[in-house]
Formats: sequence, C-alpha cells, structure tokens
Amino acid sequence: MPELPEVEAVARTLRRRVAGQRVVRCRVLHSIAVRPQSPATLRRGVEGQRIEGVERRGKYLLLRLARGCVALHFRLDGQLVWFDSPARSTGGRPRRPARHIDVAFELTGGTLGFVDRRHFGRVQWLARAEDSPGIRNLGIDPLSPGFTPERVQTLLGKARRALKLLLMDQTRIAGLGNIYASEALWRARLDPRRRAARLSPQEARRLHKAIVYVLRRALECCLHPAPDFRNPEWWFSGVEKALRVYDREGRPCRRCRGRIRRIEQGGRSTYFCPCCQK
DNA sequence: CCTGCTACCTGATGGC
DNA sequence: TGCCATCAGGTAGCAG
Repeated sequence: MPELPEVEAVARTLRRRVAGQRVVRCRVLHSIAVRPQSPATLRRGVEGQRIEGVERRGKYLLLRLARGCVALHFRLDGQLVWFDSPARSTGGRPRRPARHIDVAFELTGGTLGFVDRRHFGRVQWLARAEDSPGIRNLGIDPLSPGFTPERVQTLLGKARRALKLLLMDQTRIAGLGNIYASEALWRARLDPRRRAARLSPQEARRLHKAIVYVLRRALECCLHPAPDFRNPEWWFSGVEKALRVYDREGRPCRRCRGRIRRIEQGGRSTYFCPCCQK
C-alpha cells in the first residue's frame, strides 16, 4: 500500500518521464476509478493539456496541467504502469502483464496507466488541488521544514485519541499510513495505545525524530531501486527492506527480543513490542 | 471541533 | 478438489 515514501519516489521518478508532455488522449476503461466524477469530466479536463509538473501532497500524486491538475490516490493497491508506445488493443499478443488498466493517459511519448484491481483508488481532474476536500484538509507534511518537534507537541496537545490513530489521521499529519505509523512508534519506543496528549515533551521529540527517520529511510529504499512502472513488484520492494515491526506478530523484537504483538486499533492491525514500547 | 463506526471492493486465505 | 465465508486496508460520509 503506497504511503508517503512510495508516492514521493513515484513523483520524483515520474516527473522526469512525463513533465513537458501533452496528454493526447485519455481513456477511462473502468469508470469506477473516477467516481464520483464522470469519465467525460476527466477526459475534457486533461485532453490536450500539457503536464507541467508532478508533485506529492500527502499520499496524493498530482499531475499539474496547464489548466488544473489530475489527482491520483492509490489507496491500497493502486499502481501506475507505463508503455513506451501507444498501447494496442487489437492484434499482437497482449504484453506480458495483461493487467487491466482503469485509466489510460496517452501522452506524446508513451502511455501512463492507472491500475487498481480492487477499485479503491481514484483519479480526478480538479480545477485546483484544493477543490478536493481530501487534499484541502491535509495536515502538515512530515518531510517539510515546518514539521518540527514543537509542531508535533502542538498536534499531540489536545488529542484524546490513541497515538497510532492520531498518526494515521491525514488531517493532522499527511502521509503516514498503517505501516509507517507502526514503524515510527516502534522506533520511538512508544506504546501505540498511549493517549496522544499524555506524551512528555521529551517523548514528543523522540516521536518527531522517529517519524522523520522512518520516512527518510523508507524513501531511500523506495529510490533504490528507483520506481519501475513496468514492474508491479517494485511497489512492494521498498517497504520490505524498511520494516522492523510491521507484520511480525509473534516474532522476536529486533531491539529487545521481546515478542511482537498485533492488536486492533480503529479496525486496523497495529504491531508493536510490549516489552520496549512504553 | 472531536471521535468512532461503516461502506466501499476484490484477491488471498482458511475451513470443511 | 472445490466451494464459501472471512479478512485486509485508506478514506468519505455519517452519527453522536
């Protein structure tokens, strides 16, 4: 599931590939991917437009156009694929991965496809990024200069929620998902069940440092190897190298040899070490 | 404003 | 072997 590091790596790599190209044509093959918009809205918004830039907002990927932008959200399983030549729908054997494509952007120099078999992900055209409530309401980006220990302290300040749930709230901190929230709390040696407002200033500083460390390290992993839009496996290769607790239920903690536990918070799995996370 | 719950969707998994 | 029920997970929308 792409979280901030994956989307950031994709943005940097895709930027070099598509910036300056024009969207010759847009095909919506599975209209569920553009809901609640209509395929026509997306097509009219993008066709003929030049892609001026690619950026990330939280877990959203934005294609900045001459007029407006396209916002893509991968949710759980969304991916991007790339074809150098215009995809051919007839003749010839299908290319190796005969994956279904939900939305295809035919550019001047190739085709960019949005793929999501589970159909949770979304692609929208927006006159301005802020027209999307999800984007407008995003909290601070943890890799931005404004993300300081003091800022973390303020965010924690009034929240009665469990720490893990706060970290995953996109309107507070933009970009942490289920995996890196667990990873950051492990790194900070903090129990995910703690009430956010109860952290000491010292613990808040530890949390800040852990979040930044975990995301930066994961981003490095996601950039080496760099995103390969022909290889669906890439989307998982970065995460695997970076994981210290996630999905390790019952196995020994890499720090204290305690037994990693899995609990449920807000209907999601949380992994932590009860022995060294207090 | 804050918090918590559910629907959305489908591949993978496990039980019988 | 095959079928069916269950589960995972990010976000929007709704309820309290």
